[in-house]
Amino acid sequence: MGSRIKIASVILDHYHEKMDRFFDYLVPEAYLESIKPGMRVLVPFGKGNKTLEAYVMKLWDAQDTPENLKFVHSLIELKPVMSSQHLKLIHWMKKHYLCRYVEGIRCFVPSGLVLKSNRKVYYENGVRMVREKTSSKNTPKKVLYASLTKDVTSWQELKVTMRRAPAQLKVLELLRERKTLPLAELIQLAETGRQTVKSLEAKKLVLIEEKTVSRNPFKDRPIIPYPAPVLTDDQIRVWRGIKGSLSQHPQKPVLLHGITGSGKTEIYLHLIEENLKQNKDSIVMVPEISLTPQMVDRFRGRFGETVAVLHSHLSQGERLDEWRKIKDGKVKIVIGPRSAIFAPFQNLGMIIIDEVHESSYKSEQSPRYHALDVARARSVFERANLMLGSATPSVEAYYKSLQHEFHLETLEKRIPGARLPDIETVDMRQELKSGNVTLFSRTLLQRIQERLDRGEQAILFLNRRGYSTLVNCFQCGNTIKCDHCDIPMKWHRRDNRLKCHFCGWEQQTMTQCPECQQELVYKGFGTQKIEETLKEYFPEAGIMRMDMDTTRQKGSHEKLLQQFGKGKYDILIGTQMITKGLDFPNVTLVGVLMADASLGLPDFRAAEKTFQLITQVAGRAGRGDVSGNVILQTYQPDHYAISLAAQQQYLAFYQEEIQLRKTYRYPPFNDMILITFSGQEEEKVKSNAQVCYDSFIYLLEQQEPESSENTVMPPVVAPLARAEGKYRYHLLMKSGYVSVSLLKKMIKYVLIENKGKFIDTSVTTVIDMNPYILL
DNA sequence: AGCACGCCGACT
DNA sequence: GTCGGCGTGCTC
Repeated sequence: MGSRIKIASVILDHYHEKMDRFFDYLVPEAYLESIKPGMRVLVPFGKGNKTLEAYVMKLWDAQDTPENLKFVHSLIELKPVMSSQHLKLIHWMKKHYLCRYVEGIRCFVPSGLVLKSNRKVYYENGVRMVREKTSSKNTPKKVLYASLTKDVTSWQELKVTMRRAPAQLKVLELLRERKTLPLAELIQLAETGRQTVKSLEAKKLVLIEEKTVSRNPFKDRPIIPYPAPVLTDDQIRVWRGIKGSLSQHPQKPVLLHGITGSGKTEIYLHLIEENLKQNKDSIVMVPEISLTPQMVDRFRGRFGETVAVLHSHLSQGERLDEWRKIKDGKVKIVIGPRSAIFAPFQNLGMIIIDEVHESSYKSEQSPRYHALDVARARSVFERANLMLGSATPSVEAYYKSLQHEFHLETLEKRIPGARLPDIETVDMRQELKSGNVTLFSRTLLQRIQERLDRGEQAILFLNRRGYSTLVNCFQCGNTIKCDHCDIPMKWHRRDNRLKCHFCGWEQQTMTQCPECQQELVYKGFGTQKIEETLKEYFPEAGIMRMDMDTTRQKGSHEKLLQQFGKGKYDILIGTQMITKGLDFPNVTLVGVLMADASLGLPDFRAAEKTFQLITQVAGRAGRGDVSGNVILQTYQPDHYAISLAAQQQYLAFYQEEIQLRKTYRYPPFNDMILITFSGQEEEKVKSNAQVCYDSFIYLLEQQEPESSENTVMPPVVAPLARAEGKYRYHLLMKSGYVSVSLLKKMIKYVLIENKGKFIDTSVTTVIDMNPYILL
């Protein structure tokens, strides 16, 4: 053994919560120079020395030979998959979200890279044998390409010598014209077989070589150059403000508050251009990439092939290809959803989060991170700039900018040619009083008719899906619920079945109430019902419906939007998904059918979400030369979220809302942690939640006797009491009286370090730091 | 999570 | 005696 004793502390790729700690291995002499932190290695583990994949987290020198250490088996590849800064972020995530190391690592390492362990067990002379074969399933896609060799010089000569081989000549002509072609395509174009090209290869006239190609998901989408327009005065003012802020130290994140249509994207493009000039990489995050194709086109139009687009519909292989392109420095800009924050750039200079208030930036799977928090940490570790944009900043973000934690810039004007729409509120209670029981106010119908007459388009927005929502018994008030999830079943008219939208359980429709045998009433309304009613009102109008049901197929979303954009339809009816990024100049009317629907949600962000939603939808009207109308139908016209959204008074709304947040101790003033307990046996789940609660109270009593009641809420049945056959209980904690770090310390002690002691192993616990969904 | 060890009860 | 049930504890 050599004189240097190097130890690698690794995290094993699979395994249990209890395995989520460093395991130390000796580094073999052969790897002393080549092993680096962030590398993937194979290590022997356990009694059977099973070969496992592991990540090198730390390398250190030991003073004397430690006992009982095994050797690292081998390196998986020559380069680390994570930089030391990426490892820092993983440590931060574990600390901040109380997640496991592997969960953080898996954010950075695409699952396609993880080796598939092929374990074959067989018997030889009655002895159990295990053969292990590790192989990566996802090698880059390779395609054969053909091109002319240097031997091809004189075409006149060739035409003579090849006169008895017309097929080969045709191949050569094609290659002369196109330089290089994929072999398959060449064969097809030349209308010949593989042999023709093979003979040419034998004659050394054609070169066939393997090329790795990217399974580019945007290959069929052309890049249309998008030159930089002249900035407006408003944009220039903001641009100068941002640049001034970015040149300061220490660096503050910038919040750009700009109403829809004020030209935020152009500011992003300018920032990235500056960043590119310094040869640095950029991450651009958008809420849902499939809803913002126009934005992607603009980035690709400006920066061409240096842009990688991470799409939520990418296959594992495609995702891996994009990851490799980023890692190998082949692209400098990444556009993607929240997971794009883990793009493996080494030289990150800029992170942009567009529409930063959107809830899609919050992950609902472990680790339940928020891309903004991760971006802030990453921007510090990697000294990158952070830029946030929103038309309706979250009150959290706006509060931070007023506290000078963020630098605030505001774009106040829409770019020329786009005016703010007139927003009209319709009190649906008045409609009811005057005998109109439909979903359409007389004002709205009249406005729709106007558009039809003028050949303009309208968008109607409803935050529901399916024909009918609930199935109610008129007599006893019973609602048909899912046997597994305890949430109401929804009637789907198309196949006349009841479906649970949470777990997918289906059952036949019934005519009688199972409780009282009376006849059931199928009522409620969704986009489908609206479509039908609308057809009755406007039989000649072209109506398009966009919701989960009509856009299930891959790519159908864009297809439908394109058709609407081309003017094939007069009215677009849709759910949530139509609120974002659409830019149709001919749309001059937007109707919000139940503006207050989202106010009823059991969520402290309900008002904020409603305000944001109305603002977003309203932004869809009047983006062309004609000014638009927005009709807000509501039963609560006086609610501050509705009335201030109608007046587009962001600041006034913020001031109302921030007061409530302070009074009720919600973010940004206090942090919340939600723990969900779930399991097969309800009693066990319930008692475990109670034990956890009692432990927290006991621990708090020791620390801060006054705080306990104001910090931990007693466990409650989760609003979604049963999901997928499991019972669920909630335990909510709020910081304020005690620090978040104390709360985390308690959770770590009760739920993680002593798992199995306080909490039964049959009960799963999920920790959600500052949750978005309280269901 | 796996896997081994170990401590009990019911069988050839 | 010994085979096998599963509870407990360790894995660098």
